[in-house]
Amino acid sequence: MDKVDRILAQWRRERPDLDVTQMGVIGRIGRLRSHLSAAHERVFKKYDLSLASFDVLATLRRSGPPYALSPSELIDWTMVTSGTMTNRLDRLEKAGLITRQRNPEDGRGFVIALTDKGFELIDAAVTEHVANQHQMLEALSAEELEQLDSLLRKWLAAMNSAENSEDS
Amino acid sequence: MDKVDRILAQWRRERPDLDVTQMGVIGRIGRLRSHLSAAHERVFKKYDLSLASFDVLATLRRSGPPYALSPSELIDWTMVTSGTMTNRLDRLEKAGLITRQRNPEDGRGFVIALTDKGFELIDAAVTEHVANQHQMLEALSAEELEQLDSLLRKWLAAMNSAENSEDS
DNA sequence: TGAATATATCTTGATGTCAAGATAAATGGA
DNA sequence: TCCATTTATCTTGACATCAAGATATATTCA
Repeated sequence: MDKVDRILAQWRRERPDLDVTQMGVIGRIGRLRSHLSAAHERVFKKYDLSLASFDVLATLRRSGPPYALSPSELIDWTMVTSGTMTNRLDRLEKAGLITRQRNPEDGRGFVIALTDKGFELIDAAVTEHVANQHQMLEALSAEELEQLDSLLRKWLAAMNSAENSEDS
Repeated sequence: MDKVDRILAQWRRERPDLDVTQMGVIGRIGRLRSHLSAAHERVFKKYDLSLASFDVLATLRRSGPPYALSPSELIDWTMVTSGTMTNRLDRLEKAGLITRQRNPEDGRGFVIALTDKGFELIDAAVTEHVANQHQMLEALSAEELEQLDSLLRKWLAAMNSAENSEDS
């Protein structure tokens, strides 16, 4: 009987006309996300990073040499708006972790690249980040992990296609 | 091969020394949460509510008669900081959805109560909210839903106890 | 009783986010 | 060629959130 269960019990008492079966799963996803973010941020802080800045640096790092992408490509990967990305890049540029140069092939665009300092920082941070993620999932066996991944993958695929069919 | 898989593939190419097995599950949790929040907000907007205000009103509503709690109790249920709760209550009070009166039994505290308008609004909103949640999980069978719930519950319990043992 | 401590809530300042609109450059057709 | 449209990015303004500190009241215990 965790907090989510108590919430469901309250709804069943107050609104017996509602079927709150799915609320449990959805509520647990949200609470898990909070815990995961908090745990992630504890590591990020050691490197003077936020989730926002880690997200950008990691995207550049894993894109491979020359560790450079356009703001638009970064927006696609990170799923934030252009205004948010501008703000993130401003901070990272000020911190000396990225450079922002006009794209010589497209006057509208920019090229965002990791500096040496940015590369070293994100490489160290991601190493600890991955170790941290291992710890977070210690409670589940390899089998359970795979089961969970497959269920989440199926659900996510369905949500993605619902989202897309909505646009039309 | 969804976006999360592509991220893992990039890391495996760039940092073959890291084992990113758990990153998939964690990444999918995050992406799912984004989708779920967006879908929730579409319903909330119809009632001129945000996730923040829905959260508070729903907590009051399901607490049962007299639909009144202290700010501290609301903080416990919603897991936000006191500053955030003050801000939420300010808006809800201005909108006429709650009242905020001094607690006659404890001069430091307040009693936050649903107004009639607040009660009617949250009752209508939660009905549609629950129907919306059913739709979001249509892709999974009852069996899969139960499996997923049980895995999430186990993981969440582990994260909760990790959190608590950290305090010491 | 009084002082020290704890509790409840609010205030302040910094971040981070989005939606909508502005600006500038590129592109596609007439 | 040149105008209309599209694309890439930045700007602005409104919120929401947190951490840290302020304030007022309660409680504890010497």
